[in-house]
Amino acid sequence: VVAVSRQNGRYRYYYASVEVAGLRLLTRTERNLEVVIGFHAALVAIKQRAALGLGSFDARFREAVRQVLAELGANAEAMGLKLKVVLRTPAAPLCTRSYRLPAELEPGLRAWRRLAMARQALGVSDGPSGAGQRPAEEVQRAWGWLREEYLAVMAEAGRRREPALARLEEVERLRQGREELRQRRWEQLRMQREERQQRLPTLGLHQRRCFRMESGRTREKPQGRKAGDPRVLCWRAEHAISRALARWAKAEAPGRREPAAAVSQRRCSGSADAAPLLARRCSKRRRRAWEEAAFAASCGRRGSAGVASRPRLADLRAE
DNA sequence: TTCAGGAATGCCGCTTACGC
DNA sequence: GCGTAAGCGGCATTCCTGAA
Repeated sequence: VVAVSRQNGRYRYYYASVEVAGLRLLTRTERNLEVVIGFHAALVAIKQRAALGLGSFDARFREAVRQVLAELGANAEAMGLKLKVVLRTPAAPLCTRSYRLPAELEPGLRAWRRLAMARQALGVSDGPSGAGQRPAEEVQRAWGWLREEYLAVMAEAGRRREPALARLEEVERLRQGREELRQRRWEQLRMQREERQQRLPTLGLHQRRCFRMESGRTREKPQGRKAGDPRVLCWRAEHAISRALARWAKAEAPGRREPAAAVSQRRCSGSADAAPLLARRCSKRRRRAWEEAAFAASCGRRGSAGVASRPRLADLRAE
């Protein structure tokens, strides 16, 4: 449900919107929030039904609209229900005009089918490892098809050709820029891989570790000590703490994405504290590392019992 | 009040590096 | 050799805003 404010909140409207498989469903705007929440419930029901079941998507969508409106006793015209096709291209989205329901449901779905097929031909890029593997002529041909379909759909919908053409050209410029960037990144990665492959096989174990240290990803381990040696234990604990802190700092950095594990943890319990997450979800090996980290962290404050409890991450950080 | 479309956000899959 | 974390790009979805 989207709130639209105008003139510093003097006017406030609401409307509901959901998107499913490249179709955006919208309702009319309305000042009464309760009414729009009702609209939204209907849209969500349509979306859920259209996503499930057998048969083609457009058939399921058509049926979902009919069923949900009938069950809720709602009227598409009264809701101001409309759909528009939002075409996700590898550069930027392309939108069609809105098609009013129920009168323009079929033209809307026809436009969606045509554009979806052309979009499929354009394909999905495969990331760095797959970049550059698709011939440029093939991509150009697919883009040409998508371009023609978009212009045809907009013309059929009664839109002028010039604005559509201008938007297509803008998207094409963005696409070319991104493609060049992707090619450059892929080339850099390829060169890095080649360099590693040339260096590593000729090195001994010690030299390989030194090579990793050069890249700043490992810390020096006390040499010539057995696994149970207190210095080795301290090194491992210190290492575990610094890794945990590095992850924590990254997670807290502005603009950084929340780690997947923290997301699942939040979903499970609503808490963002990493300690119970690790206690419950991590492997035995990782749990052991945590026990060691806890041991190290509690070195300076072990009481008479001499047993370290698993520390909270905030405590570890303070330590 | 509506339309059109750009920006922001989060999820997913893949690859790579590292530690055990 | 295996498990794990992180980086990265693509995509779907939602949010937001300027213009008409």
